Amino acid sequence: MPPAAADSCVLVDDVIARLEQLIVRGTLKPGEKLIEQTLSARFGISRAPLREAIRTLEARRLIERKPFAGVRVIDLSVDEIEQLLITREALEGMACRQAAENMTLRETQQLRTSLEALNKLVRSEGVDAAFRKGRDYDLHMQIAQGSRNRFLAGMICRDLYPLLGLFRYYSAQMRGGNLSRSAQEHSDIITAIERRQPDEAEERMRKHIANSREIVMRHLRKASAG
Amino acid sequence: MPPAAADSCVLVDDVIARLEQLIVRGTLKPGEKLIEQTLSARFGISRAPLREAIRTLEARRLIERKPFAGVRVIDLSVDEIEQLLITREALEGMACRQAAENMTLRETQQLRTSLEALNKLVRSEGVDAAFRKGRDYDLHMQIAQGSRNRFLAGMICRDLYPLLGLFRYYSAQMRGGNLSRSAQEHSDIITAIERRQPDEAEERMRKHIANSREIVMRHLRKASAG
DNA sequence: TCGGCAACTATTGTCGACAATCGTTGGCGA
DNA sequence: TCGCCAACGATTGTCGACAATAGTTGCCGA
Repeated sequence: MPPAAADSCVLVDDVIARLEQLIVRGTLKPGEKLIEQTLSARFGISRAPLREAIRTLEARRLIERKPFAGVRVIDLSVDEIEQLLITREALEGMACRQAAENMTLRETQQLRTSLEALNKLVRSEGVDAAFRKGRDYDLHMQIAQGSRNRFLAGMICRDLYPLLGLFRYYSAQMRGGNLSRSAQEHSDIITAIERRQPDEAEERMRKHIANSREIVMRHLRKASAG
Repeated sequence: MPPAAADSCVLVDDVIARLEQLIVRGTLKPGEKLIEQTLSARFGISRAPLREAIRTLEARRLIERKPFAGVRVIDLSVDEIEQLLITREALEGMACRQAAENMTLRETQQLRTSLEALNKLVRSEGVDAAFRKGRDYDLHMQIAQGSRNRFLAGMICRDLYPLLGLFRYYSAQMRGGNLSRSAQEHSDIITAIERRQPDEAEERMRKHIANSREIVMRHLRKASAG
């Protein structure tokens, strides 16, 4: 299996990326056991670098290990998904605050562009397609980067978002949640950033994420109960 | 070097712990290069498990890697320390909110006990000793755990605190910052948790961390300028 | 027929050796 | 004397094989 991620002339950290893709895309399902020999054969590499990749993803919480009993893709309970989204609120709220302080004019203009693209995509192909393509994440990711805080941005983009992408697998489709409200919230967040209002920016981002969480949890709780 | 962490009958993840100790305690200094052969010899193990440990600590941001050029202990700039402390504010603020919602009576009582122990230690041996022994962290750690949020608690205890411990190495001694105010802030935080007031709990924790950050940054900026 | 024990298999954990790459040091020429 | 190039050494990246452990399957006895 040579292609996928063309030859990165140097290193096999792309095994990390490939493995992450396999997990986030749902090819390897939550709770599924990862067998080193199978995977290393699949990637065409030895077990040593694969094990390093697994350790990395384990530290990022995508994988759980039981000593001598193997590693499994993390399997989130409904409560754990809620915990994750609460953590998201804290991190992205602060990132948005710092984005209001540190983003350049050019970057805020890019935010508007991304929002327009997102809204257009939602209108043309529906919210599911937009969600699935992760265009929503683009916007949030730009804000995270705009914080100019490498730790915050790293925790959001590298640690949190893959997990969120994984949970997307759980909630299959979740059409829902006041479409236009979400669009309005996005716009209001950007406005606060444009105007360099850190307090408003953080508060609005937190509200936005909390609202979205409410909707998601209502769906999940219903689904798991029914 | 056999002892240190007695034979954990099963696994060599304790290499992770030992390596982390070496870094946090300052035996391996910020920016110092880690040579695999040297370290593996030091631990009495092969390079394979050591490399897995390094990958783990790299994911936790204690170590930075340049392909084919080796790995180094992270070397934080003053600005990066500030970023770290801002991230801390976000995470511990939310953890404190959730602690106010989810801690048991018994746990809140334990908080008071820990605070008493901390204050007594500060009075008897001084703030430096207390700081160095990490008794302050105990309190914050209990609150993080009290959030009942495995992601939040993990990010605080496993990812953030080792980095904070590392930066302690930078700021050598930082006597300072209104001693009694800090004690009062701690007490107020616990009161909010006891009374199950999430909003107050989060706000007070954030203020507490922001205050402490102000003091730290003032010292660091002065030190790096002078 | 069922429960418990024992050998077996599959898988993980560890090791030493080999290949690939980077930085350096010495030599050569201008 | 200075700058460039090449060979060397040191270090990282990768591999295949061996050791240790958990789960399973089949046998034996009650």
